[in-house]
Amino acid sequence: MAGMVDVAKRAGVSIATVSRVLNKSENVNEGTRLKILKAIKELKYRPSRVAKRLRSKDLPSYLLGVLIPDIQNPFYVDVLRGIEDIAYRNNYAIIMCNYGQDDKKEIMYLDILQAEAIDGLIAAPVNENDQRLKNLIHTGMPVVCVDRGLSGIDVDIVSVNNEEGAYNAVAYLIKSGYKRIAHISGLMSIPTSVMREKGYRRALEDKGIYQKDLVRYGNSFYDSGVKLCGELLDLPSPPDAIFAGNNLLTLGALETIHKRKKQIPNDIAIIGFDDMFWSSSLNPPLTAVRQPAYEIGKRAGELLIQRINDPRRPCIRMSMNTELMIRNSC
Amino acid sequence: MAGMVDVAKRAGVSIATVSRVLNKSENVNEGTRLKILKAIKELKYRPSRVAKRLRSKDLPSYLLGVLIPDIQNPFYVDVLRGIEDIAYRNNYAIIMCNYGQDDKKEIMYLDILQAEAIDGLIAAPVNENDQRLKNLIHTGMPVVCVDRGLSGIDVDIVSVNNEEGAYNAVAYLIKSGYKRIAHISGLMSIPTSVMREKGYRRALEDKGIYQKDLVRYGNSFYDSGVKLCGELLDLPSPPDAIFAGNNLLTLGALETIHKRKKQIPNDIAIIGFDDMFWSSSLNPPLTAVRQPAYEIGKRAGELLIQRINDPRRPCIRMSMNTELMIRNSC
DNA sequence: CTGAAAGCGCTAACAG
DNA sequence: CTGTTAGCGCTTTCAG
Repeated sequence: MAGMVDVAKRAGVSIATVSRVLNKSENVNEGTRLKILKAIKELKYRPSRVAKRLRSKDLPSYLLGVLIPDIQNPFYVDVLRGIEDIAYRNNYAIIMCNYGQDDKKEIMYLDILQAEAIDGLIAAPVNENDQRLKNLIHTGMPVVCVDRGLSGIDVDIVSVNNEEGAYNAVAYLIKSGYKRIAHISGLMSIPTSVMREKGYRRALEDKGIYQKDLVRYGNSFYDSGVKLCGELLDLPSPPDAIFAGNNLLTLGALETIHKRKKQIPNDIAIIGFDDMFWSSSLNPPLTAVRQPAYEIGKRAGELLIQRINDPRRPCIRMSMNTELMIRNSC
Repeated sequence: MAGMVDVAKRAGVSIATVSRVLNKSENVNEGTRLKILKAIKELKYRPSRVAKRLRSKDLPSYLLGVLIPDIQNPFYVDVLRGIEDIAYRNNYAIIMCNYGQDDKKEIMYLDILQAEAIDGLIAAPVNENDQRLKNLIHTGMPVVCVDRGLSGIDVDIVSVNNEEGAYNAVAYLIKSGYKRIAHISGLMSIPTSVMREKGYRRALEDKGIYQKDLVRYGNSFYDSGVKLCGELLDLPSPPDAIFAGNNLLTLGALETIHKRKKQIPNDIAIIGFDDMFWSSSLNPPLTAVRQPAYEIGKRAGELLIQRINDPRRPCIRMSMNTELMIRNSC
């Protein structure tokens, strides 16, 4: 790879001048600029971001970290798309860290991100007390949280009104005449899970029909949905509707329902938290609480870039609304 | 951020010695090593990968690029997961480049990857003649292609036997008694699309029942599936089965089928290329050609790391088999 | 076993 | 308008 010296030599100037045209400084004679540009072309020269970054720590690295728990979850891929769009528009590249709730992995990734001197990080912490993330923030690293916050620390957050979304979903179920409404919940150590369960419970309690044996707790993955839905269906008097805590759980529950040849919504109704772009491809099309995942990613990206440019801007907590996508599963 | 000098100062040694313990060199007195380790702890020192990389170009950067066309396609997220797993095990982080068939984006990403001095790249080129990618390879950058190759250039490839997978799927449809088997194809500029269409056609021609008005071409996205499936259903004598060219097309087709209240498989059967972990959640559960996407990613990751460590190893073309996942949609 | 010193490729004063 | 030069944080001879 040709370096700046090669270009300078070829153009018959000093490296400083080369640097100047590269950085679009005004004070360069048009003739020399052209010569240099020509040399750059001929040598296929590309400036090394590594050297640049080393030299000036105040200059951006144009590298962003994204720390997400599960890239297999369509919600996160939409968030990621939103982030990526904004990143691209601002010339940032993304280091993707899919840490799958694995501590060692998170440690390694956080380490790398720091060592790479990224400009900022977007993170979806699985738990509010993630000390490593907090440390990173104390370090001065620009961070914005997505989906969930971090307790006891001021940080930009873009999330969704989980409780209200859940409440509305369950209220809709009630209004539609369902009486025994079950809930398949994700891990209760995850803030969103507890908010959703809270909304679910409040809707039911408002009508005085909450029954705690109708809620099942698992992790946040597909298998959990399969299994917990099975348990619910096996009950002496099974539920007539299910509110699933996230899209993986919904999908898992659907597998079980279809396997047992239950008709939706006649035998069992279902409503999911998290919409997917192919929810209409399900049979029947799924009624779901839509989180504006792509938008969340976009906003988070914007917030992060703002913060990078102005580290002292006060923290913003952004809460977006969910939307009940009414289709035919209940 | 504390630097090596700070550590050296604190431990009362020179930076050279600090570097030695960091790089696990043998020749360090146990006492000094301990002192240094202690200083590192106390100062929370983290070596800068940037400086390291700048210094020695022969040392790995532990950064891999992944260039994929569409992260919204579940196939690619599985590939990505496979890559990520291998990367993680080998201490590599990933710069994710989702270029969505956008030329400008590809240019920018390729630029960044080079400028970041990544160790290697895994790419799924949308077309076989991607000159930029070829140039990158000529540059000496370790690259492995996934899903599709690059014409006229020797490069590691891990792909799938698309033609055979398609053939088997259609043969299965024929064996099941379907007579008018349609095909919704992705962009014909993408090599995989042409291979799949070829398999489809061959299976039909083998039985002498190929009808070219039953194949519809679009791009490779959801909307295309929705639309083309609609066209097919509108035919004076519509097909009795559909073979969809990828999972987005399948999902799109399903939306249309459900919207029109057609029963699967009685009114119309469907078989998709690409399985998804939630194919069983569909109603009826979808019969699909499974590509071992995660495995593909893994193998690609392994191949890349091999190549990084031994740039002169001869190129390997790996073709993996598809598997027909028979469920209830046909 | 340890230290001094020379860069890696680039930016940013500082001179001219 | 342009060149000289001092580092950024680290690895790596080369001497001790």
